[in-house]
Amino acid sequence: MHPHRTVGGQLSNDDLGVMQKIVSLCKRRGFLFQSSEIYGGMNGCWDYGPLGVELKRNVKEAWWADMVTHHDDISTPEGASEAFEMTGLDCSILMHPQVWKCSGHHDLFHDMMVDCKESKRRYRHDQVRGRWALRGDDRIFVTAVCEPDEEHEVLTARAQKYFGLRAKDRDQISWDGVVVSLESVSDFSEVFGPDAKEPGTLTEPREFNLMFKTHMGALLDEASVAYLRPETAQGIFVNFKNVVDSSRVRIPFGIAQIGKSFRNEITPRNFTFRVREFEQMEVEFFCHPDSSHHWYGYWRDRRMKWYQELGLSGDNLILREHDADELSHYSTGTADIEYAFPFLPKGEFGELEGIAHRGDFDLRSHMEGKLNPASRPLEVELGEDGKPVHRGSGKDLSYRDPVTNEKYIPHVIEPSAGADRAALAFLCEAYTEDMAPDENGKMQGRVVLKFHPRIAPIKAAVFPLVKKDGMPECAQEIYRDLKRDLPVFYDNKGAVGRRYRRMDEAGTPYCLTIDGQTLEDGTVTLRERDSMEQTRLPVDEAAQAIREAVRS
RNA sequence: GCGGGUGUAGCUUAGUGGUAAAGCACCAGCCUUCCAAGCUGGCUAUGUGGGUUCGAUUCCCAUCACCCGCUCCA
Repeated sequence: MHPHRTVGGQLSNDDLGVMQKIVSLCKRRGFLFQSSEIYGGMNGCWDYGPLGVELKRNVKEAWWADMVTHHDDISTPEGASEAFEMTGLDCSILMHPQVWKCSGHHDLFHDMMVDCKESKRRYRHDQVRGRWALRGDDRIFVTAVCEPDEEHEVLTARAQKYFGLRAKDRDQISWDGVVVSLESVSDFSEVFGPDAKEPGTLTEPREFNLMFKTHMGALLDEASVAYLRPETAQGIFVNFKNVVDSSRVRIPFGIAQIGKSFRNEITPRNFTFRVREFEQMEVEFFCHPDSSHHWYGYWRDRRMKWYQELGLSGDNLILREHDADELSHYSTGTADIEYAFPFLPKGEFGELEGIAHRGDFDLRSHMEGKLNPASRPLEVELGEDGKPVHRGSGKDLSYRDPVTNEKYIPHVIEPSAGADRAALAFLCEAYTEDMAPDENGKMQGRVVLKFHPRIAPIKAAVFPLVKKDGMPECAQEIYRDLKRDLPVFYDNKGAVGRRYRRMDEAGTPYCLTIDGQTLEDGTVTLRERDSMEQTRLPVDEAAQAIREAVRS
């Protein structure tokens, strides 16, 4: 999950300004607040206000409806080779610690890091490699972080630099032992850092724990350590057998889950884009290995279309296939759906969703023990004692096809979306400044959030044109009726034009205005947010038009 | 984690070692028959904690948060 630099670029003042305006609007209108603000805030945490919670709920509900509840499992969807089932799950955030060992998160997220006090660089402790170099009585552990094939050359150059030798005098350097990890060195004063000018600039290794650690039970000891999940996906994998055994689903099928996840990001940044507590919307789609490539393409295209249909239809949204060198060894394809957030420099995109072909890595890891992702074919990662580094569950997570009787471990396609990032992208895309006439016909600036009606926090507002002659009573009646199945808002304060503008800023797609004529013939004016056009029609038709727009 | 910047009302800004200013927004009322700015009145602020000082929003230190650049981002 990282902004992808396609064209290096600077953030223009314009973009900065737009983002600041969006952040400001979010606070002013109640979309997003800094977490714990009255106590000075909490780094990387944000709260959704009254409008924000509706927006995010709508994003999640649209996703759940489109992926699960509205999914047609009888006919073959467009672009798919056959019909398939979709089902849901809601796992606990706290899971058995072994889950994270076998998933790979434990090893990947527990890095010992060393910092260079001089170059201000930070290195993975185990990735800094070096060799003891000698010249006369002078002995130093020279280090480098580089590709293995250039290791000797780089280390020699570093040793030469340390000893202050010319290139032709390189043969004065002698080596003590082979190239080893920095982990084998205890006295860092004898270490010449990869980018340092003098020895002894590296700090003692410090643990970077990207998973949130907690304790199960009141007793705080090592045996009680548990982790807040860093992703929702593993809950699906460890429940694969439960779902198959309990729901009569047949492969191919998908399991969807929406839920909070936690990562101790080193640098939370960019509003709600990179945060420590976030919400994911993930599908694990299980299929036969022979058709996995087809399903990967299907999900990649389908997920792209989902964002487009909800309003991210322009050039700000891209689908980016990972290059071969970006792929995990076991993956035959990964694509990111990325959005050109205004806080990113021109030409850069931030990830909204990753669609990954994960092969059988996850299910096999939970069966056999953590697989070595670099092995091919995949093999269980073994420690120096020849035993698995992390033992699996030992449970059989393979699938027996009830028709062909074939038994196999399914392959998995994983479309993994960020709910907060999607909400933020919709917010950024919706933010528009245009001009609108005031009561004298003079053009004035207008701020409008052009949300798709489906995700707009408020679907419609109901206004009495003026606060007299029975209009409020009539409007309230209409309001109460609409409120039974639509999130609507009633307002009778001030000039009607001002009320329209307030609703524009909240992204409300429709306003119904009740005037004198309503009392006579039951018609209202329906005012559309983006065009500001007004149509007079019977109240039932107006309500129906709103419902249809919200359903579309 | 490093470096730079910022922090005054809900928002946008002003200003000062000695009573903190304004616009917008908001609230109450009046006026208003379709696109913000008519009238009257009202509410609300120096991120937090120390220090210097008779007195600190201003100067200093620390801390927190946000922004920018590194770093990190399975």
